[in-house]
Amino acid sequence: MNIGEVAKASGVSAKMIRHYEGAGLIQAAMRTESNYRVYARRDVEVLRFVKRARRLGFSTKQISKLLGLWEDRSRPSSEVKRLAQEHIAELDLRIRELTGMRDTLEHVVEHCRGDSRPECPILEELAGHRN
Amino acid sequence: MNIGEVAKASGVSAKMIRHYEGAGLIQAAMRTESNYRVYARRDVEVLRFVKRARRLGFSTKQISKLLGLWEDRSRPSSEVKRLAQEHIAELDLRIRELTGMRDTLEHVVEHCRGDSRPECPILEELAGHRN
DNA sequence: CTTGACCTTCCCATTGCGGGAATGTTGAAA
DNA sequence: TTTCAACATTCCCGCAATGGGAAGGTCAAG
Repeated sequence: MNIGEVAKASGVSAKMIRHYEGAGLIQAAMRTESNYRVYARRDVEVLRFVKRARRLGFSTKQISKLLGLWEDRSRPSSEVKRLAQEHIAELDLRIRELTGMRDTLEHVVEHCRGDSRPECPILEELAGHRN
Repeated sequence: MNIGEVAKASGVSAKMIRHYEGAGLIQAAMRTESNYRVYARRDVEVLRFVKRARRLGFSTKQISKLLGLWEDRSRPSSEVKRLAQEHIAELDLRIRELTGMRDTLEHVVEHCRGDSRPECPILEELAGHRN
C-alpha cells in the first residue's frame, strides 16, 4: 500500500502519517526503489489505534507508550491502567479549569443588560471593578 | 516605568508584554533615548485587563475586541455580551469534548483489572476490539 | 570605571495539524 | 511512445500562547 491508501484506510492523513513517523511514534516505513513508503495491512491497525487514542485526548508521548504496551504481549495491565488514569486526571483538571472559566463568565454575563447602553458588568469585571 | 516594573505590577511577564505589543494587542510603548520601553500607570490597568481576560480563556483576538469596547465609552453593552456569550459557547463545546473523552475512558478503565496480567480492555478499546 | 541588573532584538521549542511549493514517479490514455 | 493527471517526496511556513536563551546595549551604585 502507498501512503495515500493507508491514509484512506486508517483515517489518518498522509501528512500526519509522515509526521508520526518523524516523531518516532510509528516505525519508519519501508521504501520502494523510488523512495515511496510502503505499508502492510497491519499498519492500518496501528494507525487506527493511534487515531482512537488521539480521539481520547492522549498526547503523542502517551500514545507512544500505549503502542509499546499494546505490542508487548506480556505487559501488566496495571501499567496501561495507570497511564489511562493519569490521562483521566489531566482531563479532569482541564475540565475543571474550563468549567471555572465558564461559570465565572456566565455569572457576569447574566448581570449584563446587553442593550445599547455602555454600562457593562463584564467589562467592569475584566477591569477589576475599577474604571 | 520600565518593562520590568510594569511586568511586576501587572503580573504579565516582560516577555509577554513585548509579545502583546508585537501582536497589536496593546499599543506600542514610547521609548527612551536608549530605546527602553516606557510605561505609565494606566498601562498597568490595561495589562491587568488582558491578564484577567486570558484567565477567562479569551483568545488574543477576542481580547483585542474587548479592549476596544472597554475604551469606547459609548459601546453598546450588547456587543460585549455577545462576545462573551460566544466565548461561553466555545468553552461549553470544549468542555463537552473533554467530558466525552473522560467518560469513555473512565468506563473502559473500570473494566481493567490493573494487575500483572496482560489482558486489558483499555488496549482492546484502542485496538478497536480486535487483536 | 567596573559590575550586576536591567533592557534590546532575534531565534528556537513546544503541540498537532494543515497549506503549499518544488520536484520526482507511476500508470493509463492518446 | 509520448504525455498528463494523480500520486509521491522533502522542506518550509502558519496557527496560539508561552518560555528559554543568546548576543549585545544601558544604567546606577560602589
